[in-house]
Amino acid sequence: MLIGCGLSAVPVRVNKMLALTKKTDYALIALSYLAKRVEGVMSARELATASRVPLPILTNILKALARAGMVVGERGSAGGYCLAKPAESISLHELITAIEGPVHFVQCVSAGPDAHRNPCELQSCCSIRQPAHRIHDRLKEFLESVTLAELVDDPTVSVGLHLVHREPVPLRQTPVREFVR
Amino acid sequence: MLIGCGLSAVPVRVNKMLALTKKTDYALIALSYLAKRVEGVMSARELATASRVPLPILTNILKALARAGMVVGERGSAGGYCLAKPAESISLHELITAIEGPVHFVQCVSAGPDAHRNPCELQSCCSIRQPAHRIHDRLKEFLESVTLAELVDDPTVSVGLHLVHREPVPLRQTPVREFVR
DNA sequence: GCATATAGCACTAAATCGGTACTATATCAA
DNA sequence: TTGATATAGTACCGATTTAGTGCTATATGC
Repeated sequence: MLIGCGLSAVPVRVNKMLALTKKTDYALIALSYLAKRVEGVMSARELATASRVPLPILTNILKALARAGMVVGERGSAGGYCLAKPAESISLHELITAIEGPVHFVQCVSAGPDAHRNPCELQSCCSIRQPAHRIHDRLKEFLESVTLAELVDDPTVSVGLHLVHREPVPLRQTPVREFVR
Repeated sequence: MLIGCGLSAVPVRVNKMLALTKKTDYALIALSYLAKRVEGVMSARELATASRVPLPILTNILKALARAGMVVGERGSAGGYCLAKPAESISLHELITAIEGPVHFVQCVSAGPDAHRNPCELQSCCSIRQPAHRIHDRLKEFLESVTLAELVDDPTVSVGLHLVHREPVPLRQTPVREFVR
């Protein structure tokens, strides 16, 4: 979100601050399949047939995930993809950043560690800057608290919609291969 | 998010499940100005000059907010807008729903109270359906927990970026006019 | 009755997204 | 060495969506 910081004379580059689109959706599905795979790699083709995500799109997404360091791709005839780290360490925030771009709630928050040195020009008339920063932090915290492990954690019981509310269930440690490389 | 539910043969209508765009940004700014105005109404023109949001766009946004029941518009030469309810009761979730459309994390969650009667066709192969529902609920909860009051709550002290972390500060009750009508 | 305000459309130009295609490179096996 | 198969990277296009504009109707106050 720009929150009054994008109203200056100079045109702003960032229009979208947070989005969950089909792409992120596909990515989550692919990651969930990789998380369930306890050993070895899974090729994009395998993943596509298993998840029913169109192969060409899936390959693009996997490339992006690899670039972001969330999965590791191995080339060659026996190649494929596997998670680059345990599912507990892969957050929704990381995924959105990789697929959709960096998450902003306020634009002033965005660029690098010295962003506070270069706040928006409209600071004087942007009276909600500070609270917006706090909300941004809360949003980021939330997105970081949602992990892939949580998504793969399948109850397998209680198919009905009674609100079991199994919130405090400790996250199961998914068996993960060694991350050599 | 569709989470595997949009891969059936029939084309899916919903591509975007959550977005924060410039429009929501503008809306938040406008709402914050209205929240600070303790009495009377504020015309779109006034709001535009104060917030420096382009007037034509602002009018569109205010109309949408009025339709959603978040602000009340009064016509006539002395007309204008005011909040339809206390700032504490206006959540980010409500705002996003009004401006961007309904928030989905899973599509199965969406349509009405009997949505559980009509789950996605791919349920059998959509193994992350249940966890996705839980995450959807958490996301909704979070967005509902962020209120306009929080955004207007101006520290006015400590302009620097030291992390005061005034999280547990009780929300100040903004003085609100009577909501006759 | 006139000025001014919101309400509700319908419309356009530009940005974005979903999806495709092509080339380069790495690995394994015959 | 060669061929098959896999990922890596990037450029591209069509369809959708978004930001922004314009017009008409209606309500209010002087």
